[in-house]
Amino acid sequence: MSNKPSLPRGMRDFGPEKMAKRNFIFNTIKSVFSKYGFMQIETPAMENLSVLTGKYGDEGDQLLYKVLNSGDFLSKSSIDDFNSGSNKLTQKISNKGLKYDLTVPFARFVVMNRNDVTLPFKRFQIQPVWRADNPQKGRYREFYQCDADVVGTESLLCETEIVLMINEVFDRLGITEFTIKMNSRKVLKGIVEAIGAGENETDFLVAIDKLDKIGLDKVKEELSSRGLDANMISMAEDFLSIKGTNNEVIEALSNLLSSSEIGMEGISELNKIQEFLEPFDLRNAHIEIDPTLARGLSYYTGAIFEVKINNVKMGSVSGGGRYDDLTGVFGMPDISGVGFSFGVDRIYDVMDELGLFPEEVTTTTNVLIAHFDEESRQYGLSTLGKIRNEGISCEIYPDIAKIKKQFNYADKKGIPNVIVIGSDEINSGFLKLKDLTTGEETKGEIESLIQKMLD
RNA sequence: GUGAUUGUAGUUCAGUUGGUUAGAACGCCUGAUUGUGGUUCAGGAGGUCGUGGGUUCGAGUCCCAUCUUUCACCCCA
Repeated sequence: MSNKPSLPRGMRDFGPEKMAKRNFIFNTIKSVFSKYGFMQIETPAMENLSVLTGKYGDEGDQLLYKVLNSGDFLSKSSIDDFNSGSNKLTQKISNKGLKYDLTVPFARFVVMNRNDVTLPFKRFQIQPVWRADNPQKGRYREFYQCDADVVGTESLLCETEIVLMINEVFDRLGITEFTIKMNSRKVLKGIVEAIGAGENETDFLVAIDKLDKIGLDKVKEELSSRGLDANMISMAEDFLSIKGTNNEVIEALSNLLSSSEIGMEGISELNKIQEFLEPFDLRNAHIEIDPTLARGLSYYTGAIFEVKINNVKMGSVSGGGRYDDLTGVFGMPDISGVGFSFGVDRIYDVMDELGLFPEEVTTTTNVLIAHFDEESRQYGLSTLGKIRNEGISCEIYPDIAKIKKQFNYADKKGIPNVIVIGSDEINSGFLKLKDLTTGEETKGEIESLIQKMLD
């Protein structure tokens, strides 16, 4: 009675090779975060639904994984609850869910630990999050986010540091062709004001965010189908057709937004961030101010970022922005924060596609000890200890097996060295070390073989 | 949530208008080689054709449902 096992939709295993590559990314991100003074925290997989709902918009709420209450969860609900629809019923039978991102749980953490955290608080977090989305390329139902946030300061230096960290991480991963897109919610607000589309703000943002993907004409079509009139659309076109260097873009925006206070504020912030970046040598950073960048998450209020890898069909691999009052809903108002997140799973897919993983990341054991019988295996144990004491990763074949099988194991696992121990070796104390990549054999006492491997 | 698409050996895939016992390559195991892996040669094991129903004398092949894969929309990392 053995059924073939399977995995829920959108969930994945990571074998040894994949984990080695993923750890390469995780370690890189971790070391950069630490270098910039961020401290790691973790929060649980599940949060109360009261913490999660209402923070990601209606769409986001639908993508939340909800967990059924324990025990006889139906006993506390009535047929009336059932009849009033799944929304009402859900509230009765489920009060917790899997986290949807790392930022909201972090806000909850800050509020709950407000007496212990010193502001400004810089933290990073690397954990899986879950979304009941439809899987496709670069989109999974369980995926890892690597978040770094600073809360408790409005300084634009934080935005600057984010750009620096993004730059450094991609640089160290060997990804050179990427673009950091930057905009400000304030600029977007200014644009909405300027064209008088205040009532359709969300419609407007959703439509212009697609400019890259579907082109100007389609965006205009969409704007009109979303209820904007011809006059608004022609004004919107002025904004959508802004092109050029960052300074040119800022200048064009200034001209169009001169009457909007909030718009001008956004522009001066973007300018300041640029100014802060000047002292740094950003060779690979392609920072692009893009007035059409909108981003979905509703809690952003200031600068927003998104990173795309050029020439690869893949959504954004990193994104973030400033939120002025995320902790406000948890009863701790006026704490400004800014943060961003790396999508490790997408970065992995891109690096895999572009062949950017260095060979070394998959290296395993360095030495295998092969033996012929009980006696030589026993002798091999002391050899094993000596080699490990030198910090060299080493394993001994656990079974008494044909020497051929043991070599085969080393070959399959990619172990580059094999030490063979048999009665000759035990008697003479001279062991044989074979380098499987070259086929070369060295004979010597264990100390000299260790020395050779260390060289 | 909407609309397509996919599923056959461990893996990648063949499989004719529905017809006898479902194939290949690679991988795996054993031996040639009793103290040496990768090459070569010989042999071998592996499939309830995603699952459950239906049509038919007969289904891997046709129909329905369901799960899964990939993709687009929506949204997003």
